[in-house]
Amino acid sequence: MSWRKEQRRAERGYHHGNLKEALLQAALGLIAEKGAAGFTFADAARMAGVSAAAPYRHFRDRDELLSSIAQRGFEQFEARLTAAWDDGRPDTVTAFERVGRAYLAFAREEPAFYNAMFESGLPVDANPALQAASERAFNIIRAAAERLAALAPPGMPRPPAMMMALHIWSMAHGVASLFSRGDAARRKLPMSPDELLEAEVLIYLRGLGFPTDRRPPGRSAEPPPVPPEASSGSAVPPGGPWGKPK
Amino acid sequence: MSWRKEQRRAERGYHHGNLKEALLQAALGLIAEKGAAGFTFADAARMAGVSAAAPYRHFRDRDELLSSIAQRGFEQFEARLTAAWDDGRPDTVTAFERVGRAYLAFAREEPAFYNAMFESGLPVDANPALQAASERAFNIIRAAAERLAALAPPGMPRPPAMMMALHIWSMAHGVASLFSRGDAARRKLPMSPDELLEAEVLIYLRGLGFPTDRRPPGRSAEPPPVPPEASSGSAVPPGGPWGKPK
DNA sequence: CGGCTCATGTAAAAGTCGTTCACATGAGCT
DNA sequence: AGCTCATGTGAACGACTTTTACATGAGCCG
Repeated sequence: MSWRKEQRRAERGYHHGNLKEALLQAALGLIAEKGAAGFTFADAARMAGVSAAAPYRHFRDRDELLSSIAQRGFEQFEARLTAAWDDGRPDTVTAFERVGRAYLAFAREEPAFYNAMFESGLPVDANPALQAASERAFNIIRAAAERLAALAPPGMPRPPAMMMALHIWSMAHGVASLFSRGDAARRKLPMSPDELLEAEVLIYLRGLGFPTDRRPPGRSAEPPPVPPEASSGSAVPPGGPWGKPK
Repeated sequence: MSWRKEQRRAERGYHHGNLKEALLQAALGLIAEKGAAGFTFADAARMAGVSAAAPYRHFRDRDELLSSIAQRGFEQFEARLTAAWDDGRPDTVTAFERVGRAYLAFAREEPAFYNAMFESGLPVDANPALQAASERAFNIIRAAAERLAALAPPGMPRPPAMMMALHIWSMAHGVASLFSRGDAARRKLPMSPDELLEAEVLIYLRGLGFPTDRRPPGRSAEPPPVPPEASSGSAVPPGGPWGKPK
């Protein structure tokens, strides 16, 4: 059994060469499997083919590894949200919804990152770099909300963009955390998490007075801000955001 | 140092008499302090004044203790939501908002339960009793949504109650989990989590066409369902749910 | 009342982790 | 070629989880 370790060592020499990265990747895999709580420093070392003490040359302790992963996660998260937002193209509402979907997609496709970022219980404010990365990611949502708020139909009090951003974030996180991941996803739902969130956001936006009927595809750069129905009469598109009531 | 244990033993005899309960209480305290992840079976035993092996007479393993706490948490949660809902008195919307506040209050006041229930990463469907308790709690929200949906202003497609319930749950959980607990609460917000959630729910309900201006206190048993403005013109109460725009 | 029995507790031990320390190795510079 | 320092090793400590064999005594039965 122990010739295996020798084997490993022979293959790669005494020095690993890229241990830090290997540990991060190993941890990512382990967290995806067993959650941040179940993840083990020793396991990551074993997976990288080094002794249990080796990781300490690269991370102060287990928490620092976790925190590094969370930080990296926020960076990728930010990148994906930025791409989804695409600076509000082709129109603000469409882009905004795309951001919502990107949020869920990230939570679903990168469970390890999402776990480390939001469910590992590590204090965000422990590491300044982590906190900064987290804020940069949130700022994408905030910027999008800002642009959306500016489109508020005239005649309505303009909603504070910060509040909108927090609302959207809480919806996305709520859906992701309750319905979109792990065994919670096994709860039988009447619709997919993506549809659930989309409907939720649409209803919310309508509550703010935004027109939320399907936008005409094609032209319409930015403001056709107030299609007449937005401020007169019911703004409900036939069928509503939740499809046909059966 | 070890006479202490003898002392303890003298006080209570060889048999503890109520160890199971003592362990649950101890665990509750520990989880509140250090989170479900940091909580230790051995610590709970120590706190109850018994050896590390004693707990195994009452719980198969650490997870079963955690699961017991989660179950108990869902039961108390259900009780609080039921009380808050108060069968929809004095009117459905008021009661509904009270449920939202009760949700946050529970998350804030019973961090240990909330943690075990939603953030400990234990599979809900592992224990059938746990799953049942969880469903009973959710059913309160569902029943409330059902009643609310029935009040949907005529002329609007009636929203599926199940969807509404899931939406509300995701909002409440999102706010609780992101802003209302632990160090996440340290994020500087423009408003309290309670206000944040209340505004969120109000905007959402307005998006569904519900009148959300402050209801006249006093009489008005159930339906004054559609104050005229609900289906004609802007339903925005002056100031909106978020107070004065500065 | 005496004795049995079984639920409940204990101590000891094995296996895992996290973490530290003294020591080994070898990559890269001089 | 030799030095040095970053990087890896092995051993060791204490804490935790879980199992096992053994101890205690509360409650019942005759």
